[in-house]
Amino acid sequence: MPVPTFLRIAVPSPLRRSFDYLPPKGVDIDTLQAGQRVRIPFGRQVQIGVILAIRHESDIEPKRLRHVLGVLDQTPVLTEELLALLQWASDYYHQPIGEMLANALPVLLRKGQPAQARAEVRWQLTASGSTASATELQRAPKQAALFTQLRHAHPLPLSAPDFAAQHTHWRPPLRALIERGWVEKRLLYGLSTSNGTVEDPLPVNSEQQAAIEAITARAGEFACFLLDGVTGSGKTEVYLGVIAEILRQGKQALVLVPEISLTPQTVARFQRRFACPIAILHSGLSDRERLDAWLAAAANEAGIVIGTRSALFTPLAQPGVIIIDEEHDTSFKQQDGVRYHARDVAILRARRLGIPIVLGSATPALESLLNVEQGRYQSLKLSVRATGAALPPIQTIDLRGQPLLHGLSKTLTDTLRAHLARGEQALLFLNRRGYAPTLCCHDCGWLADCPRCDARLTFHAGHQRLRCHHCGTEQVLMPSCPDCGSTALRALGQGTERIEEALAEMFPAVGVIRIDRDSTRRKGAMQTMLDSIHSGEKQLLVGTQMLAKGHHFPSVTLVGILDADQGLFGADFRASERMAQLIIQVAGRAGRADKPGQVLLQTYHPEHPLLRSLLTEGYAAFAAQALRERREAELPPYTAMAILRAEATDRDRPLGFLSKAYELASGLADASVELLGPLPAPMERRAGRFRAQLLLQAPQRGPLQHLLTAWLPALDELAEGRKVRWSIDVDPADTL
DNA sequence: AGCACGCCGACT
DNA sequence: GTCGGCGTGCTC
Repeated sequence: MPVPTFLRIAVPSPLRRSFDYLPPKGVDIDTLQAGQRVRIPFGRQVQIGVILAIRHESDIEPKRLRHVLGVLDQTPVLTEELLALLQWASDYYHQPIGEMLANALPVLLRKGQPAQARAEVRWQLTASGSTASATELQRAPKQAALFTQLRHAHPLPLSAPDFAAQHTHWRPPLRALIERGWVEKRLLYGLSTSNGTVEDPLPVNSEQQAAIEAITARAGEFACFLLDGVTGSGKTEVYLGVIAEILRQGKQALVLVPEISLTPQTVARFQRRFACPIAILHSGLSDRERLDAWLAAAANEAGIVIGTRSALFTPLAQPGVIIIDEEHDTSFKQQDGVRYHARDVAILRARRLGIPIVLGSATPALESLLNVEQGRYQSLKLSVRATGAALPPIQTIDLRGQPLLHGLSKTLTDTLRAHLARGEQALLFLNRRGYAPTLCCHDCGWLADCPRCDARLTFHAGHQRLRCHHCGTEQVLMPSCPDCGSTALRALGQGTERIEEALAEMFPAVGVIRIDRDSTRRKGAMQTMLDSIHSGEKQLLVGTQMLAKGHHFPSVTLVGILDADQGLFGADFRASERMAQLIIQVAGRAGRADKPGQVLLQTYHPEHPLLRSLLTEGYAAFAAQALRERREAELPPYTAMAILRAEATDRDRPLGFLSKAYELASGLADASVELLGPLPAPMERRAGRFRAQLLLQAPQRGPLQHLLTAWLPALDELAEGRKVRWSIDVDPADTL
């Protein structure tokens, strides 16, 4: 009598459970393994699921069980290691296992494509082609046009669609260019390789050396390091030193970076230093490239994997080290769909793999600092800037009672003028894009409200439009007030566009560049603007937080922070932490050894204690004080937190659902779990939906997790939950 | 989430 | 008389 076999399968659906199936007919049961993809009948459709486990019992009555239709993989696409990690993340964050797995798989695997690399054909200029001149092709205009296109892209290779977008019948002239020896075919497997020249490491100082040694000394075992290095102290050089040693041992490095810092420059720096193939997982990749890179990492063909949040779940054949750059960055927390924190899951992955993990930041998250204090992470400090330049002091400008011109105080304008007169560059930071955050009727007081959100529309002068930054609604600027007909419409407040305009007027000779999401939307626009700063062509730089991250401007000697106050009084308990991080990051953009920078910060609250400790004693002192406040207020990282959010087009439904949820929870909860709410969200209406939330807090994770485990299945049964969109967020990044 | 079934209004 | 509105229920 053979033992019956059942397959526990994760199905990509929002259902918070897995499903049991019978093995496929005519397939040897011994070939089945957890982590393989299968085609399954699910309801009335066919889905692609993943085998979680092979079992010999099932809770489901036999006649309801259906057969798996087919097995897609000979070897599992998800290793035991990743499967267990994803299962853990699904349990901890209380996200459906099917969605968790689907989120971790490359799109093509999710769609059922075979897990096989397929080279993409591209073409690039050869060495002789890159020095050739188009004038030789005067009698072959089509070849000349292709050649020009390739030269603009050089050294990046172009694909068939790239040519097809600009030319018809491009294959014959391309073949002619290949015969000429100017162009060659390249097969890309989602990997980028160095062009052969490998640079020597930069000289490192004693702190950097000590950090590299401390980390590599623990190679092959779990250890978590917080690399706490001031801006410009050369954290990347430490990463590179560690990776070099890991590669020498024949192992792989996984590097996670915030989306915004995955620039061609970052990538180029890795490529220049290592001869090994590097898998780069960024948002611009095609599904094919992403799959090929993923497979390359799994097959140990890539020594280094660099990517954003989602790269965390890349399979690694020989894992050696994980590095999280800018570990405080909030983009590591996935906010929509499956919610998880890539940094925190990465730490667990390193622990399970038994390898070291490095968290790097100039402004560590308070969570990480507390972990250092409690001995869970080892702190490695880099206190000296590699360039030798001192970190510029930050001076405050008290705005109280001061006249402002376009949001600029006289002190700031005068200092700016002096720096510009000396031929130096300056950077002004304002975390608000558009021309003005509000449009107001001067006669009747009407304000341009978003029709779908509890928010004002932002006026964008460049497009003569009003845009909502919360839902994307757009309107053309009206000629007169919709309420009273007056034409006296005024832009209230300052945005980057308006500052740019004002500066161009005040300093007509110097050239102003604005960097924000609007001005850099066009591909390549960012690079062009950065070039004009680096070349010295433009002297003045205005922008949002895009400026604060990654880029360094050595010739900038003055940084102006126009409005430090939005962060100090934000509705979220992490607002001040974010603001402090932003201030330090912006301030660190400026200066070099021979030209020390100066930082001016405008505020109406120069006496604010957190701001004072940040400015007079630095980030560490700020963090220590902020942590004391968090402990007193019983907030994370001293407590565990989760938020149940709900939204609906109907105003009362979210609150109605949450009230029922509250009742259920108070019946289940341990006395240590505190329930706060339900309350309308700080911006109750967004994109036409009313939002509310219920906050859960506990001094320990255990009781909170325990409650969530019992509570969520009960919420699934709640009739009130069917008419609202609800989600659970464990360790929320913000309470908004 | 999909995708069905199911029971009440404006149309060829 | 039907086509189709989206409320309700189910997926091993």
